[in-house]
Order: sequence, then C-alpha cells, then structure tokens
Amino acid sequence: MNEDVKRPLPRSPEDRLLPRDTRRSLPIALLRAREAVMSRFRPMLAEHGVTEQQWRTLRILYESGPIEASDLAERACVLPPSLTRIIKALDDRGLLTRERHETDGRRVLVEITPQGKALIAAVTPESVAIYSEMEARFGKDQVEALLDQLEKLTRAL
Amino acid sequence: MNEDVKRPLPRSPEDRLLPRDTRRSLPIALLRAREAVMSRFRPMLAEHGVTEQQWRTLRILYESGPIEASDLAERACVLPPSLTRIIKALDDRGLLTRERHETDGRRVLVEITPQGKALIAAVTPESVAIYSEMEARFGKDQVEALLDQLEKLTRAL
DNA sequence: GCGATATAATTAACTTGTTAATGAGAATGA
DNA sequence: TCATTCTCATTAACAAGTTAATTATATCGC
Repeated sequence: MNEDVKRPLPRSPEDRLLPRDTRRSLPIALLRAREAVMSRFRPMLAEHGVTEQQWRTLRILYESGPIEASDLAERACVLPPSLTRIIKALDDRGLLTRERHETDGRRVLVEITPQGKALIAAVTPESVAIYSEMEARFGKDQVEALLDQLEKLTRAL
Repeated sequence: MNEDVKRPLPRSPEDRLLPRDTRRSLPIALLRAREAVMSRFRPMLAEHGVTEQQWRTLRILYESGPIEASDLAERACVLPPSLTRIIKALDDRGLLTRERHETDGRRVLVEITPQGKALIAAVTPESVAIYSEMEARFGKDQVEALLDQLEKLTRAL
C-alpha cells in the first residue's frame, strides 16, 4: 500500500518496465556523436567525389598495403556486400586494383593505386584541418580520453 | 641536418602530411563502438519485426506523446526522407497514426497507437536485459561516464 | 489581396547497411 | 577419388542514409 513511499524511484534499473530514456541510451548517444563529427567531414569528402565509406576504405588500403578483401572489410568497418560494391566503384575510377589470390581462388587481393594515393594526398590537408578544429573545440586530451574509452568498450563487448 | 634528432616524432599533429592513423580516428572509433553495441540488439529487434531505426522512432514516439514529424526526426536521429518511409511502414502495421496539423497544413502529427505501445512492452524486457549485461561487462559507471563524454562532444561541435 | 520568399514534407536517385541465399573454390574424410 | 563440408566473395532483396529537387502550404512585404 505504501510501497510507493518506500521506493521513491519507480524506474530503478532492476525492475524497470519501460525502456531506457533515449537521452541516456548508448546506441543513440553514439549515433548522435558520430553524426556531429561526420557532418563536418561529409561535405568536404563530397567535393572530392568520395563517400564516407569509400574514404575509409581508401585510408585502410593506404596504411595497410595490399590486403585481402575480408581483412579490408573488417578494418574499414564495412560489411562484405558493401565492400564488393565499393571496390567496384573505386576500381572503375582507377583508385585501386582488384585481383584474385594466387593460390586461393576464393580470395581477392586489393591494392591502392598511385591515383588513389593522390586522392588521399589531396584530401588529407583538409581532413587534418577539420580534425584539428574539432580537437580545439572539444579539447585534445578529451578526444584522446574518449578514444580510449571507446576502444575499451568495443573490446569489452 | 640533425633536425631528426630534435623532432623524434615525424608525424606530430601540426606538420602531418599523412592521414591520421585509422585506429585513433574519432569517426571510426565511434562507428566500431556503435557496431559492437548494436550487434547485441539487432537480432532481438529483428525477431520482433522492427529495424533499429523503427525501434528508435517508436521509442521517441512513446516517450514524447503526439509529436510533429520534424521534431521526431530530430530526436530519433533520422533524416526526413528516411522518416517518411519509416512512418509509412509503421503506419501500415498500425503501430502509429499520421495526420495533418490542424492549422498548418505543411506539418504532420504522429502518435503511437496501443499496438505500438504493446510492441514496446514486448521488446523492452529483452532490451533491458541486453543493456544490463553490457553494463555488467563494461561497468555501469563507465557507461555513465561515456554517455556524459559523448553528450559533451556532441554539444561542443 | 498578391507576389515573393520561406518552411515542412515528400519524392527522386544513388550509395550503403543488413540478412539470406548463391556460387566458386578449398579443405576434409571416407 | 569423390562426396561432404567449409570458407570467401558475390548477388539478391529490401531498409535506410544522403543530397538535391519538388510539392504544398505559410508567411512576409508591398
């Protein structure tokens, strides 16, 4: 009867019947933060004719050297079907090469071309500028701390 | 000549010509973390026949009451074209209602239906369980701290 | 009131995300 | 050897992300 008096917090974590407040939801918070960050980069990338995912793919390719498609997908955070399409699009533009593995016919080896490197060289200064401006706003140490926390979370799950 | 000795870090932030290491990139780290989190929720949502975005939309609708489409898009982190499609899909399933604003014919008012609330009631226990398990793995206080940092970053940009 | 401008939602066109199914090649075991 | 099984990439089908254009309605200025 006076149950309410004894439990002034009707939505404690253990007996909640309602969903978590969307303002304190990890998936939504991560989405918002990502959108806040990417909205700075997207217009610039668009001017260079690459999507966000294509840019990720090229960067991984650039820093890894020749790499198998499955590894590339993993590192670029792109699903295999998407990567197939992205590779095709970038190959058509001459930004990468795609060839079969010598001994294992199932695998595909991908490598960035000089044109691909040139695109990276063209985009990088603007990208670095945007990143620096973000670090200035949010605090460089804050960014580093956040990166550490995100990495920890990713590994914990 | 001995410039190298005085600057042992060839890629300091100020004079970098190469892109940031993708392992320390905020956009990619946010993406990875989000994927790590969502991979836990997606299969469960799929069993209930809703996508991640539809679930976000319904939750906002549930906690906001009748709301204009533009506000809904903002709060659910969904772009207007996507929201149009989502509203149509959920309307077809009777999970929400969609009607024109009384005085402003441009606006659209959306409201959750009892069936929509029933779906929320059905999904919520599983959702809460998954969230709790994540908090247990990562640490509840760590989650809270991360949420705070993400919110700060979002507002700072 | 009327034309110009602004805003909300939608549509269009394309890329990507997502899951399931398919195809092709490799590895395994009888 | 050959059938089974497994793995990697691709295709298929549909939902959603993204930008630009379009439509419909409001608002503003004259």
